[in-house]
Amino acid sequence: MLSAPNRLTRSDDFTHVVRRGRRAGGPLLVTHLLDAGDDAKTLVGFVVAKNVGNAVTRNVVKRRLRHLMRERLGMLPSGSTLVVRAQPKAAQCSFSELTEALDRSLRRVMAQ
RNA sequence: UGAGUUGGCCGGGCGGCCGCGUUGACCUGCGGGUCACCGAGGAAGGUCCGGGCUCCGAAGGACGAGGUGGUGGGUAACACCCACCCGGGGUGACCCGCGGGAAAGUGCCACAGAAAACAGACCGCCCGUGCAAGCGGGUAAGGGUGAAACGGUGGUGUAAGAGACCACCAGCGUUGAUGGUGACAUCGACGGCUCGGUAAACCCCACCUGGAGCAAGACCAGACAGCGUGCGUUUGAGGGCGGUCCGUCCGAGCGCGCGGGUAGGUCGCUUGAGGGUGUCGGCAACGGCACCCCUAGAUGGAUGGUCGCCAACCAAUGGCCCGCAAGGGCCCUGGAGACAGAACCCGGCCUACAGGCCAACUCAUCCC
Repeated sequence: MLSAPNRLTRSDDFTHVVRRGRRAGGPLLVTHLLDAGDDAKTLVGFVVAKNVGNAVTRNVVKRRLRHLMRERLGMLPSGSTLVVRAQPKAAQCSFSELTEALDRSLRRVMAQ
């Protein structure tokens, strides 16, 4: 589970990263990455919309993603901000499929 | 043993690795760190009712609007719960009922049918007339339609018939006695002979309801910048958070346009109509008393992620064992494992739910 100081919470920050950052799409996930701002902290946020499922499945997807991102925090350029958006198919896939999709998406968005 | 009815309960367990949130203790370089405890549901859901709590000035009146609808009780309250009554269903346990008023008035009643509400008459029957077709009159017994057709059966009566009259029955109204707190039940007396349904149609009757909601509300910190215009200050603008009017109170600012700023933190926030056990009252819902217990508080939103093992469930092939047989047990393999995530808190209702457990009762069959 991702610890509290590394979570993206403000709504304006979300829209800022999604609009300005680099984007890498996929069938399960879409990632948005914005390079270092003024503050040096690396932040990660998640967007799981209502079309993914009901409250229970949305929470499961969010918890899995938070858990995976905790182990991959060091991979990101320090001070950058990341937003992970879940697509509706992410509700049905297995944990290993989600891991694979996240790694591929992160590699692509950082290579840009 | 089989079929069923009702009520209640559970809704996997253990372990490894890696994590999150509140609270407490300790450490700290004030950023945080370490350890310990605790950490989702029976529906947390839908937001359909009822309350607590908070604010709206004291929460007034009339009309309107909305809700409830057998009786008695329970409760903080209810549209909920319990018991009973009435009507309907079932052999039965038991289940179902939006269960006030249709004789205050208005509206509606598809199709079929002659006719659908107040009287009338398609076929028929009878009388008169006519050669006949038919015409005039009487009648509502018989026919057919429909969910529903102006009481039913038998008789008297008649040209044919009819509550026109009589007996019994059903139903209605008035009334008496008995039982019951009451809804109502049982047994009579009298009356005129009979009156359709629909009030989740308007309506009438009785009772109930002020409004908004924890983004309520309170406090702290912080930011900015005003300009134009209209109305108004006892001749009263604008308010008093659901619609209108009245009454009453506050009242010096208020509305519109352009421009600018902020949406950070603390409290509310979890001890409550709270649970558990025992006992007493009550048919029960529930209540009284005594003792014990403290059990989630997030705010982009914690309560988890992943892997393994074991129970229990299902399926099929194979193997072994028991049995005359129907079948049963064990092992290997595979599969399924539901509905669903607190957000101020309670009491209900409704809806969703893989699978499993328990109790009471009913009917049928067999044995003693």
